[in-house]
Amino acid sequence: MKHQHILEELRGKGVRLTPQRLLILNAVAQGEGHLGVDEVFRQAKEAYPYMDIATVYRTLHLFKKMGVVTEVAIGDRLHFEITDPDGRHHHMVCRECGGAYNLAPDYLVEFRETLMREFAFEPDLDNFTVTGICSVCQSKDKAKV
Amino acid sequence: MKHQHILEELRGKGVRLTPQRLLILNAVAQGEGHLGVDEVFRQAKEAYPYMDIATVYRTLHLFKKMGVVTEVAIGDRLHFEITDPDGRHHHMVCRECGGAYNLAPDYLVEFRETLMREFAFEPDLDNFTVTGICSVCQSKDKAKV
DNA sequence: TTAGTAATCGCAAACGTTTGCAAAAGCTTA
DNA sequence: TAAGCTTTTGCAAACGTTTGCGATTACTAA
Repeated sequence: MKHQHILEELRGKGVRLTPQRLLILNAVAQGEGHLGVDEVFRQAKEAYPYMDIATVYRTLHLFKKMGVVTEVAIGDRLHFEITDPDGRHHHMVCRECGGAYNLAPDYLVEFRETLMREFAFEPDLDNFTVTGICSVCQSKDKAKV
Repeated sequence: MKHQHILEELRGKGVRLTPQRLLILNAVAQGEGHLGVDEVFRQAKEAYPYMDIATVYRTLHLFKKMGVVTEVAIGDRLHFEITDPDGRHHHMVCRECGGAYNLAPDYLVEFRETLMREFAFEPDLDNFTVTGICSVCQSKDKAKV
């Protein structure tokens, strides 16, 4: 496990490191990109059969609050990924195929500045998702017509 | 009821106008801005006690697909409002107080163009919501420190 | 190493939302 | 107006997620 620094960080913040939490962290870290809660649950339960889904949700929300993990809403299900260490990124989620693409933060800087300037509204850009139609599904849709 | 044109539109699209649907439309139209599903349900049930919550959800989704109504996610509950007839607007939702502010579409034009140009990603900007902290709650937070 | 305390767990029940199904109602045609 | 077809309804059960609670566990300090 190469997330030693995450564990240190959590311990430093007074978070208790239970076996369940370690398993859940591992499951998220193992996955490429974001994992659905059910995936995390499945993997963690494989290693420890008493694992409860409520523990998975509570732990993921805790990790999110600690900044260790980032939440991505895909469709209307929650997904989680290890927080991007070198600069956060955002997501574009295709409403047709459910695919999620990363979006570099630069693309939002301007939008954020506008909202701040015009409305004094500070947008949450740690957890930003636009839904839409990705280029692949656009071509498919055209082909159908 | 001054939504005669909406009814015509729905009938024209082959949507059956049942008493339940009329009640639900009325409830949404009555409200100032967006209403929670529970509010719509409560109002509709008052007029017709057999009203079922499933019917409310199904009808609101139907109206949404027909463009009559717009969905706004406040926190993690669904809200609905009559679709803005003169140009759509978007929403900024405060994660602290739950307040929702309207956002004119102009503010998103540029963002949309960028996504199209760079990624050929067509964002859904009919139903766009940014969460964040509104100016009122920002001042409150500052006062606390 | 153990005892004490606070946080965490597993379970069960609840939340808001969606779905399957048989009964009822809306629209069409004759 | 009545018959027939299709859509919609109400109910009940299921979904994914959250919460309350008593039992268990991680950490702290002696």
